[in-house]
Amino acid sequence: MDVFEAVAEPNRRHLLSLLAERDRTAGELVDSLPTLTQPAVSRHLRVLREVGLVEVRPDGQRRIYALKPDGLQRIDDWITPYRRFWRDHLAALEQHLENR
Amino acid sequence: MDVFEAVAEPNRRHLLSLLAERDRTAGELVDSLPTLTQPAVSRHLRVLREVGLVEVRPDGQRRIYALKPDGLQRIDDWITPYRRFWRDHLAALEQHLENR
DNA sequence: CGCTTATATAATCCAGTAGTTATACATAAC
DNA sequence: GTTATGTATAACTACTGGATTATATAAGCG
Repeated sequence: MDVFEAVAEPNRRHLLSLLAERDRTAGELVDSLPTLTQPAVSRHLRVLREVGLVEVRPDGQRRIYALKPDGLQRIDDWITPYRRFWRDHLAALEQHLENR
Repeated sequence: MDVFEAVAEPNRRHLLSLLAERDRTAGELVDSLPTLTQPAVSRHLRVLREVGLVEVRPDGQRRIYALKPDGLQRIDDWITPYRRFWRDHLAALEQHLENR
């Protein structure tokens, strides 16, 4: 699984947003997704780990998950050339509105 | 299917990159993905259409596909808050290197 | 009008993913 | 040491997505 597939899953995006606020233990994350069972969340975390979006450090019997800084950069790099398209489009639209 | 799932598929990202260069007919796109059959490409194009990443205009019996300017903006909007993370990380790294 | 070309849809198959329950494994606590 | 807690893995199931072949639809062309 690559980083694109990883973030395609809504629950995983939710996990990322929680970790963007602050580091959390696996248990806290499980509690934050009440529609899923503990093993389900654990597997999602494993996926996020494997594609480099999060990292774990042990704290006794807990596992503390943290967002990995540059994990999403691959997606950002990919999107960069396309950004030009909607920027140009927006510029053209403004131009159009100005000239009315 | 949402835009995240749409771009999670490598062949669809390939199609988008081709359309970023210039508009193309369905047939040209089919020829550009020799590992896939014509119906397979057609379905990918349908997906890209349905999530608003491309648009089609008929030209006689041909269909001309074009990148839709703002289709990827939803992904860009999503990634924006995270961008802060690797920017901060990079800044901290530079700081560290300076102070050596 | 047939016949070909361009594209989309239908039917079907297979593989992979996300979910579940059950269980293993470690650390903590008594 | 036994029990409880926190987390991960195993085994299994169900669904979905991407592929294929066959077919439909529609526009060019002789």
